[in-house]
Amino acid sequence: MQGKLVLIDGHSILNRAYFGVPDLTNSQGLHTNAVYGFLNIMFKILDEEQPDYFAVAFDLHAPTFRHKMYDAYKGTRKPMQEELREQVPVMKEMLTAMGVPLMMLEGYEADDLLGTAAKKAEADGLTVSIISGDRDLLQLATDRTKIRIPKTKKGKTEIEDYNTAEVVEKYMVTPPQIVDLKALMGDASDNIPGIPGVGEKTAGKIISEYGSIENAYAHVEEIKPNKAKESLREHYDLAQLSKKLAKINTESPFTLDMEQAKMGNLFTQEAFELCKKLEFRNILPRFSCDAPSDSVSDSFAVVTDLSEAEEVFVRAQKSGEIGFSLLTEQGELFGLALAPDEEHVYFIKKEGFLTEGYLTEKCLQLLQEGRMAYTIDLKEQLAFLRAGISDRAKIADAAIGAYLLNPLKGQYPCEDIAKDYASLMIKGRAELFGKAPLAKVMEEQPEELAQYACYLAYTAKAAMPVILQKLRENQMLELFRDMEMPLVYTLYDMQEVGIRVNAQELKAYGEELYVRIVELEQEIYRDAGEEFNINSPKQLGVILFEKLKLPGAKKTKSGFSTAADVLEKLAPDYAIVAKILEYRQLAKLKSTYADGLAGFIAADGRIHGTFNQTITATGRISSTDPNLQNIPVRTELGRLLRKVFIAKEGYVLIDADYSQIELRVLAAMSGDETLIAAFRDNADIHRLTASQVFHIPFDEVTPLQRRNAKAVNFGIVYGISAFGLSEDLHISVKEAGEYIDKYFQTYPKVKDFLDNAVKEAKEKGYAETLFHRRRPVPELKSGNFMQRSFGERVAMNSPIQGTAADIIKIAMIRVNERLRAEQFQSRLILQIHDELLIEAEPSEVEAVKELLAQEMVNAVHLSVAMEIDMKTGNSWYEAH
DNA sequence: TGGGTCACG
DNA sequence: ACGTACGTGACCCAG
Repeated sequence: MQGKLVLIDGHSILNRAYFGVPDLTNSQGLHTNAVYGFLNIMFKILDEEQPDYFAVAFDLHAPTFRHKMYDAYKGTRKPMQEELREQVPVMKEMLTAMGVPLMMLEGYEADDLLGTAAKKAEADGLTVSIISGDRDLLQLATDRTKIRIPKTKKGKTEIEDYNTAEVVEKYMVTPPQIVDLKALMGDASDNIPGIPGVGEKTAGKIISEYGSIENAYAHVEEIKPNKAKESLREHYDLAQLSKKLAKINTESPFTLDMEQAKMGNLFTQEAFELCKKLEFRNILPRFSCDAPSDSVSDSFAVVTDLSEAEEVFVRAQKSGEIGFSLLTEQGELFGLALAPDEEHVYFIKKEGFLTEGYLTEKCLQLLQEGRMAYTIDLKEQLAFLRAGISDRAKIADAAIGAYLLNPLKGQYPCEDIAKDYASLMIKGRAELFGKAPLAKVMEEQPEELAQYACYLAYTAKAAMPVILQKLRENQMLELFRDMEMPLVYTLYDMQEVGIRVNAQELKAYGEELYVRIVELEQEIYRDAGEEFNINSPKQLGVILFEKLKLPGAKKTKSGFSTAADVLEKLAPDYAIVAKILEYRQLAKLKSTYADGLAGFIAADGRIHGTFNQTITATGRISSTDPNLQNIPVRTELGRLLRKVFIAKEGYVLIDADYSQIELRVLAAMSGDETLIAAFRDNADIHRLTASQVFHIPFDEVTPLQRRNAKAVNFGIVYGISAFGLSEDLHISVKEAGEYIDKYFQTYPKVKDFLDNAVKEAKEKGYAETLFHRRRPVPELKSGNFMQRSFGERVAMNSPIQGTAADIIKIAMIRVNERLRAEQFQSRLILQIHDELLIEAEPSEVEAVKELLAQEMVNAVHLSVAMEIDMKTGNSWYEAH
């Protein structure tokens, strides 16, 4: 027989992949990183070796599969991590689906099977490669059996190859002598005890000189150093036992069926399905047998003349459900992609008679005629459509739907939606065009761009029915239709209106900061005795804790912690630390806010940020470019910045915020009578909590007690832990635990509610809001205590934070719609989680306040009423 | 690009 | 024994 056999040590490579690849989970919460890493290593090897035969060995039982570094340090055995364990059967399923034989035999370890198969194959005339992370296998190396050990260096996988020569070169012993070597030095991860006091160096010296343990023992008097001599004498039996353990049995009764091991097509339909289920997007393109993209794109056509375009629109008009996408960037329209049905997809290029006006008018016509219309990223297209859309209910955004089905992904590009909901593998924009702006792509790759646009429309058309069905199954259709889709328009409107900023004042603010920053810089350098980069936590840590030897050093991964809570403890005693804290505060205000915001002021003197609807895990909105949801307020200096956020000429700002929305939601969702009554009576909730938890008359609560109670209330909402509370309040964990116990005694139904939230999330796999918004919590399945605890806190927090987010979404949609429908000049301009900011025409102020109160308070009717606070002013500073 | 830090709710 | 509060985004540094 001729040819090449490749064997993989399954558990070893899976283990290596597990620790080498960052944690991945699919949308069902199944951990997939080890399988993913294994496949990548496997493909790399197979590409390189092009073997004729291929098989993977597994131990039949792997109860103590473990992380070697950890064990070496701890000196204990630990059960295999749950996240890894659950991937073993998946890996086997994948290999089986690929037609790869699994080498397993009761009573033998994978090592033995590998050794046996390699020896036999070599005797039959094959060359052999064994892939493993385990250096024990080096004993199997020969001139025709190569041991290949993958190593991760700087994120890249490099493979070390060992035939006889390489083993001799690196270890100064022959492969069979590796057994003796291991027996002497021991191996914690394989439970080989070895000889105490003999390490790698000494063992190497002994074996290269005497050839074997037996011979070394025969010449034991000559062995140096003395320590090793004594130890070998004393532990000779241990050495023999170790040798037995280290020796791989190449005579096991295992035989590898070479017919089964013959390399075939790995990329079977079953393997494809499994990869899809595991969401291995990067691996899927290897399945060339399944290339629906080619057949789909056959139905794509580019349209550049008027009569053809008219025909397309006629065809679209006959369809009851179309996919569409206006290809646009930075206010410029490039064309319209239309998918009247899945067999006909067109990209109508903006060109000649096909003007922007024509395309948008035709598109609107289709949207107005009552058919369902599906797209991806509607908000991006609204610049051309907003004014003309009359029946919003017929338009659905697939990206928003995909977000609701799995809000953990963070991004919902067309290619992901195509893969997840239309079983279609396509290339994404980044892959096709990188970061090039569309205008440039249009010049250089017009055909590819047209095809990409067609995919947008096609994917929307093909995926949306699937998405809607899943939403229906999850009882999320109302959430989608009545909350998230209308919100698209609200957010677009807010972005469009923007907020006015006084550029001169902002500049002046920045300059004042600069003066003080320079002063502080000089003083800090003087105190430190040298100049350094204060902005570098690394350099700062060295100055403070090494040069100046300040106490209280805490370590982070990469050096000393210089976080504010550490520095604050030192500030009273060390002037330099106080100055650094002030410097930090000012530097932050200057770089992020004074300078940062200035760059976003548009020609109209306003900032038009972006509100993102598909980012957060809980259902909140996020704000970017710039982030207008984290404008300073907590310190006076920072708060002053809000003076530059002003209403347009002659207008005022109205700020309305929900009072204690999350605690009210908690009260309502838990049904706790005490808490509900407290809100009904409009009590000071933190003071009340303090009086009940600490058993003090309401009027005698001290400010400190109130502050502590407030922290407990926050903690409850965050998913309480005694440790977290103790950190926050600077008290002992024990004390914090007592506070929590007392809190739960006071509000027993809150405890029931939180316990139940965790229980339900564990059963269902997700946490849920009052409006059926879901957040998957895969961490609850983790075998890792820390991760699981995190999952529990998430399960407690998400329904509360998420329900509050739902409520304000309802309110802001209604406020925006009423302002516009009732012909107000006033406009909604910002949302900051529990707060709405309105730019109001002065004569409308009273009516708008009334409107705000109505819509915010009546957004939901729970057993606890929602209350709001409102204020009016010329700037955000005054209004809040 | 990831970590540290810090701004907000 | 483990080592944390929940949710975000921007800036800076270092490799």
